[in-house]
Amino acid sequence: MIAQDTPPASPAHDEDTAAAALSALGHPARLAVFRLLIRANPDGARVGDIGAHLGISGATLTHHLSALVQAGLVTQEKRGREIINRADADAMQQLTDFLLAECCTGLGAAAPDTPDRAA
Amino acid sequence: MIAQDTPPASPAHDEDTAAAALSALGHPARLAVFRLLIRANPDGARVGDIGAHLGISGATLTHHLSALVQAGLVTQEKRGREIINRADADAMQQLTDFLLAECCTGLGAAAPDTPDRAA
DNA sequence: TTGACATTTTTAGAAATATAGAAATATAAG
DNA sequence: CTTATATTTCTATATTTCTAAAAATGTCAA
Repeated sequence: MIAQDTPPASPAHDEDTAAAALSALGHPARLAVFRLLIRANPDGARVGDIGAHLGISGATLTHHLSALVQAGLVTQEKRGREIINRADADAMQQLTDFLLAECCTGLGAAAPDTPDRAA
Repeated sequence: MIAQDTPPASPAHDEDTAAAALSALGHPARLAVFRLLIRANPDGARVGDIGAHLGISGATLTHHLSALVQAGLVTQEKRGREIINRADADAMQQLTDFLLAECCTGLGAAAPDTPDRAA
């Protein structure tokens, strides 16, 4: 039934949701799956193809995909007896925006040495 | 000794390194710490202050900070008996770039996709 | 210097959670 | 019914997480 327990809206609304999304990506196999799907956009890829490409067994892959879907980073579309998986680049973008949201507002970033700071 | 086992260079050189960085952020407490430090830039924050703000005990916080440092997302500077922690926004930026690297290159998603779709 | 105090880290261990894959189970197509 | 695709159980193993207690480390005052 194409795992859909949680509103797959955006993974960056609050810290817990963002942490869950990051945790989902924080595993080599899942990160590899996600990046493969990013490259496979917008066509997507079938579960079997992903497994063949990355050398991950079916059951294990289902677990990982389910984690990515629950985190709102991957969407699934059922086509007959196959399932097409697609990376949600938009969700990913929102997540990265969230991470640097209240940051130094720009590019120059902070020089690590602030020569003031009287003890 | 201000945890510095691993070259804190950039956390986005390869997939495993990126996964490690994402995994480091994929925990509510660590994500909260990181975002607090992002807001605290460029001054940074002491371990004790972080703990007081977030209600995390010292020992636990040390573990989390150590994970963030090892992932190259936070730097530490010893000042007397205190340790100033700073988020490395640059590293974070590299990581997010890596995540969407071969993506649809922006917004329109033109897709130079190779139809390698074979059985 | 010595001793009292403040800050952070290390250690050690239990509880909770994640991971991987075999086998069994859906579900769809022919 | 048979095959192809994907998911669910279930189990063993490994990792993560948290906390308390002890240990480092640095500061300050006498």
